[in-house]
Amino acid sequence: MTEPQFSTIERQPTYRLVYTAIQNEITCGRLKVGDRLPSETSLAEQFGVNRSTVREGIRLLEESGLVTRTGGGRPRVTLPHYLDLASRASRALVLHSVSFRELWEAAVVIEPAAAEYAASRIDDVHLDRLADSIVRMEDMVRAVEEGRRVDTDAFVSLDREFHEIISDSTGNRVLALSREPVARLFIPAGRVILPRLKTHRRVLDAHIRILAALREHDTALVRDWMKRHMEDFKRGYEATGMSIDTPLDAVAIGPDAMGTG
Amino acid sequence: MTEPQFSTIERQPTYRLVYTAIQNEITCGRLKVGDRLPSETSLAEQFGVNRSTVREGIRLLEESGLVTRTGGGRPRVTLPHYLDLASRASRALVLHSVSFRELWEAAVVIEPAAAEYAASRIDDVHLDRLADSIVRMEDMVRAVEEGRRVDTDAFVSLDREFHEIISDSTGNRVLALSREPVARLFIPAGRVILPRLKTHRRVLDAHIRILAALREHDTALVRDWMKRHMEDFKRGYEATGMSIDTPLDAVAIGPDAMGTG
DNA sequence: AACTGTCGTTCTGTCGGACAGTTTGACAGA
DNA sequence: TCTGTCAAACTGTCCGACAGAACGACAGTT
Repeated sequence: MTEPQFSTIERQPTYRLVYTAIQNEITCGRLKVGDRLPSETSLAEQFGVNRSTVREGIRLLEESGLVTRTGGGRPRVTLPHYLDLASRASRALVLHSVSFRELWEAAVVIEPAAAEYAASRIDDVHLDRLADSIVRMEDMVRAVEEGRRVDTDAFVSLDREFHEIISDSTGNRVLALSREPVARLFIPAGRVILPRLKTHRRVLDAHIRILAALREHDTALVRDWMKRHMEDFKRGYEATGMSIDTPLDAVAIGPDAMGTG
Repeated sequence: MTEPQFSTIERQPTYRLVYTAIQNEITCGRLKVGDRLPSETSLAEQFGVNRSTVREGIRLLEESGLVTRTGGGRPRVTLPHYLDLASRASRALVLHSVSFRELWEAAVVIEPAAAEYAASRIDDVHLDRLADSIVRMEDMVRAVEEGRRVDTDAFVSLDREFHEIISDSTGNRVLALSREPVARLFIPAGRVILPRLKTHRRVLDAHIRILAALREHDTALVRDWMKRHMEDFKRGYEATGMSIDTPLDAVAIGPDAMGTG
């Protein structure tokens, strides 16, 4: 029973060593963002390995977001951006069969907080962008109310855009990173709710009130409206008859929220 | 000026097509978690491409966390886990030079919220684990107060463990995912503060109070203490003389918070 | 001066083949 | 039930090769 606990001995394959080596060059700043990676042949010579091995290492870098190939050309060193990370995060969450409840609980915490931070800092540029987003949404709502068919996806994107602008105007990238995967998973939920319940007007009204409060820099009010907005969303989800405890289904969600990069 | 806007035409290289093809098999459930991937030769035949190409595709899968090679053997299908994603997220944040302020602002939102959710759901198992964590921390605090040298890293890990257990007992994986990168970046900050200010006792006291409130399932009280605990942390950081607006430095942070997988 | 076409170089993407070392799985022995 | 043996299958790594694309320089055109 009391067998001595050996830590698993790890033999890293060469391509992985190449990966970490180059990665270190980047995180230590010797390879700067925007630089092009040395040619594969040159790297192969420097490391004393075969070019194929180098390539496999570069694929790891590529997927980790530290390197991007510019349209088939030589790869450049880049900073992994939120979007890439978030798409993978949301994919992971779906694969782990998280429920709408988990998703919503996170959102009802993060989203009002972001809005509150935004209220104290938002500038005119962002306010204008929000106003613009609302104008476009108004058009769509009117269309819906006149019985015309509107593109649900477009409406959802508009909703997402509004929240994104708010998140952006917090100037807080850590919070933005936390928020992003949640926001992505809300998309498919919105796609289900809107066409069934025609909640377009409610969404628009909430946005209008939030913007008004943001203009006043009234942190408490902004927070409050955003929270209501989120609670509304949950009520909508429940009203469709779906249980909030069933896992979000990968099939229903589709590829765009999962994003492959 | 009004040139027609063409969307950039994307030609995916073959290895990337292989990647998405296999990825789809996984997300659609045709390749289940725990399954071994077909052999590279077999995949090469099925796709009608060379084995090298398949390998590069597999490297992408590997780094995306959908596939893990079990100690040099045949790779298995796995679910990407929070840890892997979080390490990449925190690395990205550091590379983007986020400030302690951004980090803290996110933490002061997420951490108390997690604690609040935990308060209403935590079970005896988690309560015991928290108690155990506190006992061990008590030992270390006593050691510090007796002037003995203690391992700062060990103390920080213990702190982290406490918060991790709380996060775990929320049963909310979305929130856990949002929390994780933030928690990771707090590690280096803690490593700086503790040895300079000897705040060990304060940390311990906060944990004790939080646990007591959790035992009572007093959501408001838990939330409150956790918030104070976070504010304390910020005060500590400021007391070291460091500006909360200077970017967290990759060098000072070291590799363990960045994690390479 | 700014745009367009040409051309040679360099490098990536893909392919084929090859081989050592390991892991796997089955089978026999204690 | 545990241990030792063995062949097959497969991964990790290497070598060599070639088409097509991007790059950069340079000349030609308006």
